[in-house]
Amino acid sequence: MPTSKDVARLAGVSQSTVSYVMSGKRPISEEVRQRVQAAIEELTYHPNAGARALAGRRTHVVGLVVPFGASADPGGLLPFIETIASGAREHDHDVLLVTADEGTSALTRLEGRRLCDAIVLMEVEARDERIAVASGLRVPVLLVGVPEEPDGLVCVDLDFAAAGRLAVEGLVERGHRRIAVLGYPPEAVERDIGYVRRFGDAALAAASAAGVECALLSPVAHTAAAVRAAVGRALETARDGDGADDDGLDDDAGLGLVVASGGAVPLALTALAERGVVPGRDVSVVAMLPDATAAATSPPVSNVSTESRDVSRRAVQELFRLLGDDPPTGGGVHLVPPRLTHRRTTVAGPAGA
Amino acid sequence: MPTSKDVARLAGVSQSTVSYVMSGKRPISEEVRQRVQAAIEELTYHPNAGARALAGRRTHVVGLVVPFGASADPGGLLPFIETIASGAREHDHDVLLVTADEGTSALTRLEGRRLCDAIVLMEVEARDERIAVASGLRVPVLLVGVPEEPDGLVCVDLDFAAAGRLAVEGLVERGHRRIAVLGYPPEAVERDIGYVRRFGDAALAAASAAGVECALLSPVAHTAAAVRAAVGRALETARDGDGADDDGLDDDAGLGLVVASGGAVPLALTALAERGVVPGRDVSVVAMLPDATAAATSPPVSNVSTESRDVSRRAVQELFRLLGDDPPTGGGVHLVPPRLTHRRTTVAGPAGA
DNA sequence: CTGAAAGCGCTAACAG
DNA sequence: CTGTTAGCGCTTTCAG
Repeated sequence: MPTSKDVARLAGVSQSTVSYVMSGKRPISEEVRQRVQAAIEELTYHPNAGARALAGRRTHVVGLVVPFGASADPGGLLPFIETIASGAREHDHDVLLVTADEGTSALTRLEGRRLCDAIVLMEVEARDERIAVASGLRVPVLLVGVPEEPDGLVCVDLDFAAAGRLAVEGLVERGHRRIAVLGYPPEAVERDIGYVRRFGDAALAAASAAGVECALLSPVAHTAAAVRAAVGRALETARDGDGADDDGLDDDAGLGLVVASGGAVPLALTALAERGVVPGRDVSVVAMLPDATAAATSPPVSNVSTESRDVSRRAVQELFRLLGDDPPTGGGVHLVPPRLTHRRTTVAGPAGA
Repeated sequence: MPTSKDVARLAGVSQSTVSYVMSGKRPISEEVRQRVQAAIEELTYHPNAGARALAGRRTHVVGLVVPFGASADPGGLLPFIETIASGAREHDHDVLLVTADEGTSALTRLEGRRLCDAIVLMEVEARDERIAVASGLRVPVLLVGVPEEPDGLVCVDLDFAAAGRLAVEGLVERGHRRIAVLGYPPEAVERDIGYVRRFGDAALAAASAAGVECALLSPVAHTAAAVRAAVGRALETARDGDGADDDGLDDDAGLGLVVASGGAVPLALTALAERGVVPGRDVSVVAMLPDATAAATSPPVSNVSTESRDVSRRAVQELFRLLGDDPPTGGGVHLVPPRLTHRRTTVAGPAGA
């Protein structure tokens, strides 16, 4: 197994020159560079990562703390990890995977053992005991999710407030005057994940700003029974309102249903079907889902995108800004905007328009 | 940031003693051990991973090559990664995640840079160009999946042949004389993943051994149309056979349908429902699915388990045998046995029994 | 533009 | 049972 010394000998240069050729940290004459490169190829030289880390005090590794087992949305995890991993590779870094069940000790271990140059902490909750530890570390930490107290850390997340707003406004535009939001499952609500509140609050605020009624049904477990019950309540609420319509106009496009938790979508569609209610005709349904998933439901459901790839790409970007030359002073919250796409489950437009 | 030298000074011992206390590689008097431990705690000392790797020629890291994007069964990936990660931690190892799209260069890089002590290669295909490279490495490689030429490498996989057999035998026991196997999607077939063939062959062999007819419908894309067509053909095949029943007895329990690819199960159940065919009464359905998933379909589908956790636990076990003291000589194929669980979708038993 | 040399922090002989 | 010492392979001053 060749070392940089072997490369140096073969190229007829010093070991430090080899190092500088690889790092580009000082000017090298074209001729020498070529000789060194040739020697590297010939020996298929790879720098020893341990030695590099020891001498250079950079591991070229990022630690990724993944919420295995406890994830509210396991579907989004894989694309996320994938994107981080390939993003890291583009910057000549590798990814060390750590499971969240190690708790805060994972963080101190990653830092203490100098296992990585930076840490990405996934699925951060509103009040997360790891934040305090994380903000005391010397290695930069990037949070995916926005806690109540970011504590000077950099956060990246989908803009759930914008998502809630977008969903409601999209329905209002299509003429809905009564909106119901099917909330998150009890697990998510109890764990107090930040976006649960942000989504709901923004949806209510948007409705109130538009002067329409909005019922937030939450929590709703991801079981057929719970979703069926919630859908039933939502439909009744909407019907109750009809008679009291004060302008007497028939401008009500029916219930506008927002499904906040992607996992509940198939159940919600089934529940509507059971009652003979047709999305896109009798009611509108807008769900939080990745575009690909939304396009694949039957019928394709209108969705506010939760592209975990968008978020993770942004995370990679911020991550390597943290590892770059100019140190971004304090923390910062970076929210990735969602998009609303109308598919088959929204009605065409205001009846009175 | 304290080093082992600091610990040594504080404990009033030599640096090597600190090292030996941590590794347990030589006897230490109880008194000294205590002093050292105390110093370690007090300083919250963590050994520098790079230095340790450099001096000790063990990184305490295992490389995991994950088939992101191309996985035939994304659902099984996460539990697998999770199990490997926590298994590794139990042995004081960490996991470095590498995406398969790096191809063989990932392997040479992991080895060349001395990034890990062993490599786990997931979702190995029947003829996989990485095998040749892997078997030439100095770091031990564990394959998940069984290639045609294991080339002296250790492999761990679900026993797909046993699974195929189990599914067919389970149906035969319940009285089915006509069996159809809904095969894998074209992607899986084309990529020539080993288990596709092993499952199908074993199913056919078991049927032939039991003297029952068996049609292998493959490939079947995971689209409503393709599955519907395949189900239709399966049902017709079964019906054709009825008239030719040579013993004249009405001992035919109807079609026994094996769904080889878990992803097709909902589509298959829907296709049956469309034709008014009731699983568990008119036909039996046995699918390859994790138990949890099978229990959650409606109705709960009888299944041959594909517990990726079982496989990955076995993988961890073999992995650390490779890293242990006694070097398991050559390669070896380790097959994890599946289990058959009858749920709602199999008929009660032979009509004639 | 290039070399020489001093460590980075740890492990593992070797010596008692 | 414990201490001394020589590297592991690289990066990075300091010289030229």
